[in-house]
Parts: sequence; structure tokens; C-alpha cells
Amino acid sequence: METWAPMSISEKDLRVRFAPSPTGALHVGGARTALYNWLAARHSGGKLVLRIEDTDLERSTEANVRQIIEALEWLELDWDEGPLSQVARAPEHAAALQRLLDSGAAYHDAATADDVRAWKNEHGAGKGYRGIPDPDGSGAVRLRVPADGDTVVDDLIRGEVRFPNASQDDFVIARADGSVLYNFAVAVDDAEMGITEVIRGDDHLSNTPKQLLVLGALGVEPPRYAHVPLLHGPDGKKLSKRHGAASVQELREAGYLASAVRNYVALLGWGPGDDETLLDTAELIARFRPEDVGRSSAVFDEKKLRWMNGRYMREMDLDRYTEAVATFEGRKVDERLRVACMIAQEKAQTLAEVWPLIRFLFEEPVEDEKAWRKTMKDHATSALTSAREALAGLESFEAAGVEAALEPIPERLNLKPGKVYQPIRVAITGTTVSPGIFESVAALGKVETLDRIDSALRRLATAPEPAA
RNA sequence: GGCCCCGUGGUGUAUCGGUUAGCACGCCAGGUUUUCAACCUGGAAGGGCGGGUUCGACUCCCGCCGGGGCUACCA
Repeated sequence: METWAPMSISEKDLRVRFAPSPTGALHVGGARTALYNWLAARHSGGKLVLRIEDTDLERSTEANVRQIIEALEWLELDWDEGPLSQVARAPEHAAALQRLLDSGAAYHDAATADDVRAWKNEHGAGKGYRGIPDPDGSGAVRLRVPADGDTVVDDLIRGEVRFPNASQDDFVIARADGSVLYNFAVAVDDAEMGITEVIRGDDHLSNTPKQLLVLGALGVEPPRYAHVPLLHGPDGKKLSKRHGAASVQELREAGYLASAVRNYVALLGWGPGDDETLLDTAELIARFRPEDVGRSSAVFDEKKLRWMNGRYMREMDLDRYTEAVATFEGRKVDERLRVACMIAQEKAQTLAEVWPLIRFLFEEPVEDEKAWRKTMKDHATSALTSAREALAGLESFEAAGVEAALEPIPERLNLKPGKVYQPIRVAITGTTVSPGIFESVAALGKVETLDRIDSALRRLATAPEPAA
């Protein structure tokens, strides 16, 4: 049998990480990165570690950390180690920094950002800045970058990407106060946490040579990198808040299922290689390989998610469906909700669409003047009168019985079926859209149905519509 | 400006030197139908542009154009 993974990756020892910075909600792009890491770990039997990239004290908040963790939990993506705070590792960072300072691989430079900009103006933007070691050891700490040669990233997805050292600045790895910067902390952490494969967004590709340089200075073996393309909105711009449901939280509130979101998001930039579209989580785990991820950026298209979500909704068994609706609406599961869900299941594409379809079973009909005017024309009175009569004589109020009772009416009145059923629908629900009329009537029950038909009839008598 | 990545229909993708360029969402038309969905059938719609290489390029090379990322004592 052929082995799937490249020889360089020993399956069980794979260690990946998801390292979000808690500067905002987890959005779809981050969710996909998390998913890919999770799939890689579960596929190989390796480990996933969750690390919170919180070294930006200004923007990182506890609330954001909580929100990200909740989003991951909702997505049902678990991790094996963590969450670890990056700031908590400050001592390790400081130690690594000191080693570099001692070895001369890094040095203090008194130059400010303005100084560097001025230097660039003079020497050209394509030339990497080289600082001057400050004799007093003050100023930010910069890493010494080789004068020439390339730093090459051997990327699982991109292939070999070369970055000329000559155009790379001696970049800052620690502030004057000694606190380390992102590219340094990441490199140190990935190395010390034994990360074997870094799967992250494309926006980090340009950062990778810096991390490689840090790792090289530290004398440690770098992990393998896999940079996945970024996600864009329908307008082609980088995905952001302005693109509708962009965060996991919003997706959840819009009534999507975690399973559908996982399936959909997995397909953004990755495919199983054949024409399969609906892949459950087990299949995703079995078939996902980071090296199969595409190179071009993808656009998040909510329309397809909606379709896919509808598929998942219809495939759920009734108990789980009812449970999901109850949770979404903040209600208790009971027999009535169960019946409601049963008759609505095939109609809704999202959890949010369920309640409008079944609320008439729990509340008075909604007020919808447009629906009333459109439906309650002249024929409505005779249709409703006949329906009431037929229903009133019913012993058992099952959908089949209701259908048998109502079904002869259109012909008897010489009306199209819709002319009979729509008035009933509007009478009992208030709207023109509902689950099947027979099921709806049956679910509502005899007393309430008759009652609602009666009040519709009363209204028709009091305020007759002009002839249709 | 500099460095880097990307470019198959509206969207996600398959094919990766020879195909009627496949599939899915969406869209359009028709069917089914008690509404809305669902479902069924059919249809429109694609290799950014220009040069090469080759008997033959969506597939390889170069240029251009377009999109994106990084360029902070942010992450």
C-alpha cells in the first residue's frame, strides 16, 4: 500500500497548531485555518495545539479569547494541548533573545522607525536596512540578516519560494523594553513546542523568511510550512465584517449548522479530487491532506452554504433536528415542537427559517395585510365555509383524515385547489407560506383550527373585499 | 515604491500538453405541485491579454494586465 504523506512527515508525530490572535472575532478565514489544522491532526493521529497569540497587549482582550474558544467549540473542533498564552511564555522568549544577543546574531540598534525610513529613502526601498550596534545596548533589538543569498521557504502548497536576503531588513525582534515581537515569538514557540507543520494563512508567507532566519540564528530545525490562500468576499476584497456573515458567531446566529459550515469551509481552497461535494466530517478527516490545498484565493459564497445547510438539515433525524431548533430558539423540547419540526423539516434551509414556519402552532396567526388581501377574495368565504363544515365533522384529526375531508372541496366549488387551500392557510397562520396545509391543520388541532377559520369568516363578513 | 503570492463560467472546483473543458452552488426555462421549499428535466455561462516553445497548449516559458499579502519597537 502506498503511503499518503510525504516521507518527511512521520504521521503519528505530527504536531500542528492553531494560533489565533485575539484581536477580534474568529471569522471564516480563521475558522478554515483551524479546520485544516484539525483535519491534519485527526487524519494523522497527531496533535493539535491551541496557542493564543496575545503579545499585542493593546488589542488582545479576554473577551476575544473567550469568543474564539466558543467559536471553536461550536464548530466542534477540539485540541489536544492548550490554550496556551503566548505572553505567558515571556521568560522563554527572553532567554532565546539573550542567546541571540550573546552570540551576536542580534544587536541593539538606536535607530527609530523614522531613521530607518530615512535610510530607505537614501538607499532605495529594495535594499534591506542594516543597523549599527548601539554601544550602550539601548534601542530595539534587530536580527542580523545575511548580506546576500536567499532565504527559501519550502512550502507544502506553494513550493519553493525564495526571498533575497539583500532586500530583507535587519528586522526588529524585540522592543527597547525587552518585550519580543510577533515574528520572533512565533518562531521560538513553534520550535520549542515541537510543531512539525505550520498550516496558516497566506498573509504569513512574507513573514516566514523572518521566522526562518530567527530559527537559523537559534540553530534549530524549522517546521514544514503550508500557506493556505486567503478568503475573499464576493467583491474580491479580503473577507471582513462588511461581507455579511463573516464571523463564526454570525454564521451560528444566521442558523447554520456546524457540520454544514465545516463541510462548506473545507471546500474553500480544497477538494477531495473527485466530484464529491457533500462530505461529512469523517470523510473530511479521511481525505484531507494539506498538500492538496489549492494556491488561489477563494470567495466565500453564502448561497452555496445555504444550499448545503439545507441538505444537512433535511438529513438530520427528527430528534436531533428538534433539539437543534429548540437550542436555536431558546425553547424547550416538547411534543408540540417535535410535531412542528416534523412538518417543517423539509422546508427550511437554516435553523432561522424554521420558526416563522411553525410559530402559528404556538402563537396567534401573524398579521399580514398583504397576505390577507391577496388571498381573501370573493371565493374565500365559500371555501372557508365548506372547509369548516368538512373539518367540523371529523372525528380524528390526522393529516390523512384532514386531507380526505378537504380534498373534494375544490371540485365541488369548482375552484382551483389553491383557491381553497390558501384561504385556509391564511386563516390559520396569517401568512401565505407554511408547511403542507393538511399537516398544518392537523398539527394545529380541531378546536384551534375551527376557531381561526371562524374569525377569518367573521372578518370577511364584516369587511368584505371588493369582487375579485 | 520594494519583496512575495495568485489568475478555468457569477462562485467553489476537476482535468494539468491532445477532452464535446467535467461536477456543485447560483441563474434561466420547463415539469411536479395546496403555498414556500424540496425534487425532476433542459439551458445559458469559463481557460485575463499578448508573445513564444511544440505537430498540438488551460496546462510549459516570458511580458503585460488584474487581484491579494507583507513592507510597525502590530499580530
